[in-house]
Amino acid sequence: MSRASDTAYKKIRSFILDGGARPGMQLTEEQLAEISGVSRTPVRDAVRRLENEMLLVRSASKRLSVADWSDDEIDEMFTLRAMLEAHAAERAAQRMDDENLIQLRAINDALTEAVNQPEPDIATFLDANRQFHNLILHRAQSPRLSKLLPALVEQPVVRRTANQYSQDDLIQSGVDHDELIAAFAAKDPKWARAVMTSHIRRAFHSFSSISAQAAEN
Amino acid sequence: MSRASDTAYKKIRSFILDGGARPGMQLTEEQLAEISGVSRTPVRDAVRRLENEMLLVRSASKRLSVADWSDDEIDEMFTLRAMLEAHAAERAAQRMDDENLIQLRAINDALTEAVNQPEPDIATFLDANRQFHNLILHRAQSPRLSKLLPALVEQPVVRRTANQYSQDDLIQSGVDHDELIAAFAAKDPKWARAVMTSHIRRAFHSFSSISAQAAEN
DNA sequence: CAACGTTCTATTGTATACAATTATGATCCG
DNA sequence: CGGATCATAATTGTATACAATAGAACGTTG
Repeated sequence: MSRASDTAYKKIRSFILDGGARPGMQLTEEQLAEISGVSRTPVRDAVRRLENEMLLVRSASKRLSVADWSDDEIDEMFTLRAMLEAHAAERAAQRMDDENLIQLRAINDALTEAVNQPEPDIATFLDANRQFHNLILHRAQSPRLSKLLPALVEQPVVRRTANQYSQDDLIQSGVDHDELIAAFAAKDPKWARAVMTSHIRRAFHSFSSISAQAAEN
Repeated sequence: MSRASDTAYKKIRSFILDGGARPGMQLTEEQLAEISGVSRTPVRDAVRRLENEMLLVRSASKRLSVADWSDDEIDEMFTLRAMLEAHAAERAAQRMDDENLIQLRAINDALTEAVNQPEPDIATFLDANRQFHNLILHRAQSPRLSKLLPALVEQPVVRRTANQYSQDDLIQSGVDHDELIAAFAAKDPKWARAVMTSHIRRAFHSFSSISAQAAEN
């Protein structure tokens, strides 16, 4: 992507994800242009992309706002994500080579180390987690999956609750990943699919209980 | 959507789908602007949308071309579409009311009538078929599904081969739809899912054999 | 004072000019 | 003749000015 529209995309994205904007909040293109330091033209470009990822939504009157999803919709999102990531894992298991396995192990070692500390390193966890899933998606070698999945991951909710996951949850993620690697090494697509499904659905339920807790306060 | 960018979208889309452009053909924004009779700005907007539907693709050097997918990729597309449409049918089965059932029957009656003629009316078939699937998608009530699925249906290939489907294939579509309606009426999500899966996969194999035939010539 | 209509303002949409980038083709040298 | 290098042309990217549209504020009138 081009320079200005790319920086706009990144700045707006992190503005949303890092809590600069509350869900439901209205935004104007001009505000976003000011935030990203470019003109409205590339901003509109970036906004289109973010609309596709469903981080931004357009009201009936073309006004922009930060996405704000109901519990049911988030439930549905996790279900779809589990379907698609499981499918990606299944395909990846048939296409994974030794080099990829080494990379996956390295990434997950970093992840495991980051969370097995008195004070877990969330940023490193998130980054390693993203790398791990991206590598699998890449090995799935499906342009369409690569297009569809990003619209489901990293909704605002994900980032916003990440530092509320318990250390046990984070450690379990690393364990899930280890089993995924084993399934890939065994070249067993069905195993990979099952582990991935379980992995995402576990994340969903961790997320739900955190949300429920937050709702009580 | 706005006027100019909307007309650009429609014109470019039908330009591609109705055979004005061959798969793989390169296009410039200026050409498209001329075709749609508006300036490049709204064209770029329309192009973004078509990129999301994966009717247009951008090369590494930002140049536009009409999508051209390999057999493997089309296979993968049908697999994903079957997954998502089956999921939509399952959800729809839980949310369908009597009014919707009446509408579905009316749509499918029109479809059936269109194909049960000496010379099947393809245009009417395509339109009724689209309406039928759209209504189900709408009843699934999942914003994300509504966003994801359109990127999978109506790839160039679909439209280009539609008038090559045999009359038996077209008639069978109507029969599949009837069984879907029965599943909806029975409020049986699993049944609906199974029928939809079978429906899409049948379409896939009909498509494959047509393609194979075409490749021989 | 409620409901309606009218102006005014804010916001998004479009066109155009120009900048940056990428492909193309010519030229030179080995 | 093959390949690298540079100039030129084609194409995409960005900024800005203006047009169209939606929203808000205000006043008028029954």
